[in-house]
Amino acid sequence: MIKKSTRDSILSILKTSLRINKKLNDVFKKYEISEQQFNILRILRGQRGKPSSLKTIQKRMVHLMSNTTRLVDKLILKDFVSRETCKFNRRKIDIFITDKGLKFLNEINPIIDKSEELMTTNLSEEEKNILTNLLNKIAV
Amino acid sequence: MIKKSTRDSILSILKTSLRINKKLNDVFKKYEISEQQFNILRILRGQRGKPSSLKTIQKRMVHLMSNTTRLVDKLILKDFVSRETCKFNRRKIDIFITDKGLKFLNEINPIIDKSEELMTTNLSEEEKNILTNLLNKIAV
DNA sequence: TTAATATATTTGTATAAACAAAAATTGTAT
DNA sequence: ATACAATTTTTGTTTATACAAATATATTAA
Repeated sequence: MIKKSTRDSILSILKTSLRINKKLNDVFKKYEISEQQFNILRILRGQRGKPSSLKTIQKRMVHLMSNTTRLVDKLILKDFVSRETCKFNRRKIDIFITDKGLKFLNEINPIIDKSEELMTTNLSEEEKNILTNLLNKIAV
Repeated sequence: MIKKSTRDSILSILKTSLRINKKLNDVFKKYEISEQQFNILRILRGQRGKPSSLKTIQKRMVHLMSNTTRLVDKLILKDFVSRETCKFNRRKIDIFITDKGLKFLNEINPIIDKSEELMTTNLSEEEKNILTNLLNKIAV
C-alpha cells in the first residue's frame, strides 16, 4: 500500500507543473512562440556569441526531446537564429542567435520572469529554497 | 530581475515532473498503456460500479485535455472499459470498467505505487508533507 | 409548440512529440 | 588504406495533443 504522503506529493508535483506550464504558455502563445523555442533562444543567448551545436542545445533543454532540428527550423523561419555547418567538424552545425532573436528575447523575457514571480508570490525566499532542495531529492 | 530562488524553484518543479513522468512511463510502456489511459482506469475503479460520463472523467484527470473520447476508444479496444448511452440522459454516455480492466489495474497498480515510493525514498514523511504544502501554494 | 440556449460528446484538422532509422562525417584499430 | 565503430544531424512515421466546429439531446422561455 502506497503512503498517502507519497501519492500526494507526486501528484502535487505533476499538477503544479501543469499549472505552471499553462500560465507560461499563455504568455508564449501571445508572442507566437513555443516554450521549447523560447528555451533554445535562452540557451543561445547564454553562449554570448559562441556557436552551439544541436547536441549542446539538446543537452541543456528542459524537455529533452529529439527534434531540435525542426525547432531550429522554425526559429530560422522567424529569423531569430542562423545556422551554418561547423568549419572544424562538418558533422556539426553552428547555431547562433540573431539580433532580431536577441531583441525578441529581451522583450518577452521580463514578462516570463514576472509571471514566475507572480506564481511563487505565496512563498517566502526561504520556502522556495526548501522547495527546490526537496524536489532535487526526488526521482534522482 | 527575477530572483534566483524563484527561477530555481520553478525550474525544479518542471524538471522533477519530467523525471517522474519518465520513470512512470517506463512502467506504462512495459504494460502497453498510456499514463492517461491508466488514470482513466483508476478514476473508473474509484466509482465502484457507478457509471461515469466523459465529463466527470475529464474533470478528474490530471492532464485536462480534450480527447477523452479517443482515450476511451482505446480502452474499449483493449476490453478494459465498456460504454453505453445513459438511459436518463442520452447526451451522456455511461462508462464502466470491466473485470478485465480491473484485473489489469490490480496488476500494474502496485508496480506504479512501488515506483512512486522509490522515487521519494530520499524524503521523510514530514518532508513529503512540507513539499505538498509548498507546491499547493504555487500558481494557484 | 417553437425558438433559443445550454450541455455532452464526437469529429476534423493542424501541430507537436516520441521513436527509430538513415545519412554524413569523423575517429580508431588492424 | 580499409573496415568498423562512434558522433552528429536529419528524416520518416506513428501517435498524442490542442483547438475549433459539428452533432445530438435536453432545458428554458416566449
